[in-house]
Amino acid sequence: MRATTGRVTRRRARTRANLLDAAFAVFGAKGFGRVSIEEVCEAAGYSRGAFYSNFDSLDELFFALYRERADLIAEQVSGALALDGPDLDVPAAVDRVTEVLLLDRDWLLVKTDFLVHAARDPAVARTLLEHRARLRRAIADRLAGARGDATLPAVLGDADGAAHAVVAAYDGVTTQLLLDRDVEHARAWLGQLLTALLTEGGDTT
Amino acid sequence: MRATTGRVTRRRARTRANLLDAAFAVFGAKGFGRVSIEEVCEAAGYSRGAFYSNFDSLDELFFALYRERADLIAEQVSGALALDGPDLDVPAAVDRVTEVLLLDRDWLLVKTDFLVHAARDPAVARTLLEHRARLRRAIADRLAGARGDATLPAVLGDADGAAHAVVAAYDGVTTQLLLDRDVEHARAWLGQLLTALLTEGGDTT
DNA sequence: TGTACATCAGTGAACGCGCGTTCACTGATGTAC
DNA sequence: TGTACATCAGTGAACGCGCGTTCACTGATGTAC
Repeated sequence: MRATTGRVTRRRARTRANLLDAAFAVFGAKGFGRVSIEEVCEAAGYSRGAFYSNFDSLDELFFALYRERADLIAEQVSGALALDGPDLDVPAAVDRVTEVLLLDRDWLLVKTDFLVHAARDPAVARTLLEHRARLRRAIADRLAGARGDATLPAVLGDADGAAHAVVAAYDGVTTQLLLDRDVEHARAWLGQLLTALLTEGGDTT
Repeated sequence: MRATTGRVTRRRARTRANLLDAAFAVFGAKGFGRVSIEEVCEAAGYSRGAFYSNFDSLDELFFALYRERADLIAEQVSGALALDGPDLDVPAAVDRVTEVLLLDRDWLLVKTDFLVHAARDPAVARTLLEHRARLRRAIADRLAGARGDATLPAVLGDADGAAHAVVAAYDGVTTQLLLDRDVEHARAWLGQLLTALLTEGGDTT
């Protein structure tokens, strides 16, 4: 990577994007630990020099890749939550959100690779925790704003507690999905869990 | 690894165990993807030849390591579930189980490494799914045997559904724990989620 | 219990490959006139 | 809009290291008497 200079030529931006896209595919297919710089370059159609012109290390590329995609997902989730009017239609919102969250297997794989990476590096963990906190905040705000905490099951505590539980359910279902590859089942199940968590008594329709 | 021959000398068994123990520590510390055969041997105090005398590849060692530890955990969970008499004391059992499941950070790390490995290899995934199924069965049997499904929240379906939810909660809490390293919080939270899941209305004491 | 022998388990040197990293070079891109 | 020039971005050959893998050898272990 270059030292400073704000200017970035189009060519450079394109190359960087191509490398990131190729890396996403390769990481998804083989896992971060089994991928070489060489493979990423080959998949993207560049020489290794191009890689070093844009990144310092595979780790750095991986980190950039995660940030980019995580921001994308966060936006989509926010979008899915905002669709109703001021009154939140829980089952409908849950459907839309599970749709977004479980859409892309490669993303789940890369995200999990990133988790094991972050679990061993506190600085990286902080970034991931912040991203998760952003997601939770969006959820908690939507829950609290739309109807107050009154109708949430008492065990979860406030909207914040409910948001934590939502994320935990998502993580748990993701684990199972990575193994059995049954997206339809995962989506239905996550929807059921979330609806149950968010509506007293667990309205299962 | 040798071809057949049932006989295993003590020396051989000891070496194998030493390699597995050292590998567990090294995998926990650095992650499967960042560990070389050389490092494992060095940590165990053997030459690389010793490794090849006992295993074909790091993958094979990793697999053996996972099986060994997973069986250990499964036994401990069964033990923790069986402690009460015929009447299951849910909160107490939940306490004992969360204790076992969240005890060892290295195990959580290795398990997650193994998950991303299994997620890309259907044959490996099958083994992991079977291990999870065994755990769920132990839980479901205990729930069903002790008191019937009557008192379980309806959303979860039968005891089997409840067991699925228990495992999902465990996986979800594990993810958060890997990032924030707050075992006490994770344990309390998992206990709360499980108690809520398993007792209608969610008895939080 | 001791000794002799056969087999086994682990040693460590040697080989070679994959790939990370560097760098002099060249074609691409952007800018000034 | 066109041309000339300067800078930039990516090339690809070269180097070398880490480490996977092999194998002839030797000390350890187990067995038979």
